[in-house]
Amino acid sequence: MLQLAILRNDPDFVRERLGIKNFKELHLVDEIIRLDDERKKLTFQYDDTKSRINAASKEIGMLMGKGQKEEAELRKKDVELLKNELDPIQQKLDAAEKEVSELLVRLPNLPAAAVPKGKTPEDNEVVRTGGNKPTLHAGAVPHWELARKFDLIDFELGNKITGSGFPVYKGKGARLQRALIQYFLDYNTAAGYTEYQPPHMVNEASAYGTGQLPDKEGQMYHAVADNFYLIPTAEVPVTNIYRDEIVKSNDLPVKMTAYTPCFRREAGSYGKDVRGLNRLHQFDKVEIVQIAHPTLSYEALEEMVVHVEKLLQSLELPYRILRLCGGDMSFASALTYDFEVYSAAQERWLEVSSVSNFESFQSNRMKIRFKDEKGKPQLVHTLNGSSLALPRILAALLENNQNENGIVLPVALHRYFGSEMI
RNA sequence: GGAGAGAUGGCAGAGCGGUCGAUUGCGGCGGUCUUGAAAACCGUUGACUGUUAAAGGUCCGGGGGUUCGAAUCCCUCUCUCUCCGCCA
Repeated sequence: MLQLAILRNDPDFVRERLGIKNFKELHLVDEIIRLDDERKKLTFQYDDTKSRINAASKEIGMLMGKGQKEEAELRKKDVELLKNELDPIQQKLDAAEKEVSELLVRLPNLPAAAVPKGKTPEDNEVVRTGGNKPTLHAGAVPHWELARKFDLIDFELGNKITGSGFPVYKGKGARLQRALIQYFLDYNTAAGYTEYQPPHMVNEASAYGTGQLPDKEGQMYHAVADNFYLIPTAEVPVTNIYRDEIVKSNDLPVKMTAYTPCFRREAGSYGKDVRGLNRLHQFDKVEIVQIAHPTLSYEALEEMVVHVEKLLQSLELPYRILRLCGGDMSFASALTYDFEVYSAAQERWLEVSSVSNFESFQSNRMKIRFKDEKGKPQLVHTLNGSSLALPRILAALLENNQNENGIVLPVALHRYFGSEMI
């Protein structure tokens, strides 16, 4: 949620930035300011009336104490009149406050200055590329066929147990999943991230805090009986660890990592693009989250980008880093880098990580703050990124490393997987 | 699932319906003392809103009610704890 003060101070700037994100309802900016003016006016009326009621009540207490009952009764009449005035003011005030916040949560975060203009993924900016695309042998096949051939993943079995998009990993496939998770977590904790195992379901307040609610409930699985949501990413429970907290400034940046399964309903299209591991309803991901001082959050973002990049390099996968354009960014993000690896048999780039700075957009909702030099609470900045999402990494590893004899794993994984080949 | 108890400031823990935003202790911060530190002593220490600054207003788990006046009384929801049952 944007801070109201930013809208009030520079509405032109806000509209200009929202335009970069291709946000259509720019009229909301003026509407919110107008409503907030109204709110302020009502607040003043309310406070003033309340103040007089408080004073009179105190007086009544004193008069009663002195036994001056008749004077007290007179003052009671005054209060009664004031209360009749107060009721309608309070109703209008409540309505105005509600309306302001309802409109305010509909505004997406402002994109940072570095965000390129554009509407579609084609407008994203390639920042860097790395690694080499492999030359595959003549009999090379996509990962879903490799998964069958080496008996690593059973998609049909997942269909039977649950439904499409819920694969069953088995044997070496399951072991490779576990190896990747362990490797990623070790890599992240070595860089100073504290490992967490959070709940895989969250309540409404948590889903609201990171921006999944309102409006995006359709993308999450909902356990209706208890009103819990299955997490779409570890970002949700992990960032919410600090909801309603005032962090000691010495403790910044807070760096956390967590492995969790992720659940996404997102009404899937069908066909080649979503075959195999390309898009799933349940998948595994290791996430990194930082809570940073506002002046240092972009340094933290760059640090996270380099962190993820080195991890991809250690997996010896061809990758590219994209800076997302305004139209392709998520609702809550101010600047996002996407990482894609090249999946050689499918001959396409697959997104494996998304690293974002949310600035104070999430912290404003969650009220995550720190105390500045003057002792005043200020909003922190929150950041997160995948380090890494498993399925597409697995797809690329299988496809890119296949040869006539099997699949050769990168050196970094040997220790974790227990052998060099599948 | 059954029975009971409770929810107050960073933590612990008081609080008769009327100077209670809230006693006190711990912790934190500042100071005195000290070569330095500890101890001791003194002071200070919640958030939101509002304003140039203030005044004022709001907040004692959430919501509602009674009252001139609610942290204190009533209703309701949520959560926590204890005991019993069940159980990985």
